[in-house]
Amino acid sequence: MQDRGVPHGGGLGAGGENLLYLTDAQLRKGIEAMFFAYRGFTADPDRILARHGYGRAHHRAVHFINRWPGTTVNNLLSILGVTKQSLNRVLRTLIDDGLVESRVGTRDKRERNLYLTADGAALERALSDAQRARMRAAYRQAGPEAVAGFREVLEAMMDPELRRQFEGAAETVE
Amino acid sequence: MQDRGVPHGGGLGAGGENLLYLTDAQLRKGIEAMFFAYRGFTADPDRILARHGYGRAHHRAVHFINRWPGTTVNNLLSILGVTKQSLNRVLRTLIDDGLVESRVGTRDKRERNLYLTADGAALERALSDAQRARMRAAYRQAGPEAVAGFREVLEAMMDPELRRQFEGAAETVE
DNA sequence: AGTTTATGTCAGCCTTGTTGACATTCCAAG
DNA sequence: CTTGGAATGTCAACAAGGCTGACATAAACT
Repeated sequence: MQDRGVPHGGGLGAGGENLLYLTDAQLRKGIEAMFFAYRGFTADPDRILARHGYGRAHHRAVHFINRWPGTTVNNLLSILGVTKQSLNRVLRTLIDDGLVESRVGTRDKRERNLYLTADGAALERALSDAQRARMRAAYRQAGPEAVAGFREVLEAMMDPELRRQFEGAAETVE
Repeated sequence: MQDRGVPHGGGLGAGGENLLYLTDAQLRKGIEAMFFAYRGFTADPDRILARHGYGRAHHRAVHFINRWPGTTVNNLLSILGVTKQSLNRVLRTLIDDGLVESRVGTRDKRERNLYLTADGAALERALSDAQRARMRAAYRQAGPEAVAGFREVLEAMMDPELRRQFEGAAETVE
């Protein structure tokens, strides 16, 4: 009843023993690794955010505003995949607290261009420093070849539209 | 001010050009890859859960009860990292809906041993089939070497206690 | 002039996390 | 046997952060 994708006996011609890693047990290990690793991945920022009275939603907003200064609300909505009401609540507190500045668009005055203030940039730096430190330690421990594989699997796991946004992000900087 | 971990000019003796992947930009790419990939990772189960009126908390509970049949509430608490009140609410609905069975412990009658019913196992299978399909596709696309690297980086990113639970899970099955 | 688009906002609902308080059950030490 | 502590369950209250729906406003487009 349960489709295992690849028979344990192997022998699909190309690959063979290389496909051992596609057994259910191996896939489940990958699933649990994602679960536990994501917890570690967010643990340090979560602690910093808690001290400021913020949550992950604030982190995501601050991250992507820092990433693309001057981005519009609609851009942010499509990146974050939430409703405008939900984003607006988070953005409202960040603006009121003086971490984010919202300027009326020059080309199109309906749009709001979002920027981090000095305080916002400071929080962003604290958060990303912590997260990069964790990522750097993991990268160091695993080595360059592992990192390349890590990135390949993650990219393959994204939804196609999200991958496009991710790759778009890449073009902008690299 | 910002510690980049490794100077761009390289020359730290061991490594050198291999450490390019530790620049801030590369680390940030890894961070965003985690963010977008986790969205993809949870997208399929989320859709299934929504049809049943459940959320991710139910998925996690069902997953780990399936993983360790007869586990106690306390075990589950430490794996999931939530409060007993929060878990209890989720568990309550799963038990009331007939997906989970809670048997009084034999050795220690204060404990409750948790098991999936036939319905619970069916939901678990639907969820994990979807998630495994996504993982399998990503693994196939990336190849075995990439998968090994993926797992290495993820394990290095976990908190030590979580890694112990993850490795414990490995022993149980493999 | 009328329509569409971008944004903001209000109200209400849900899930899932939290803390605190308290009851029950039962093992184990005195 | 009694008492202390551990494991569990439950009630209440609260908050973050998702969601939908409705509505307002201003600007741009046609």
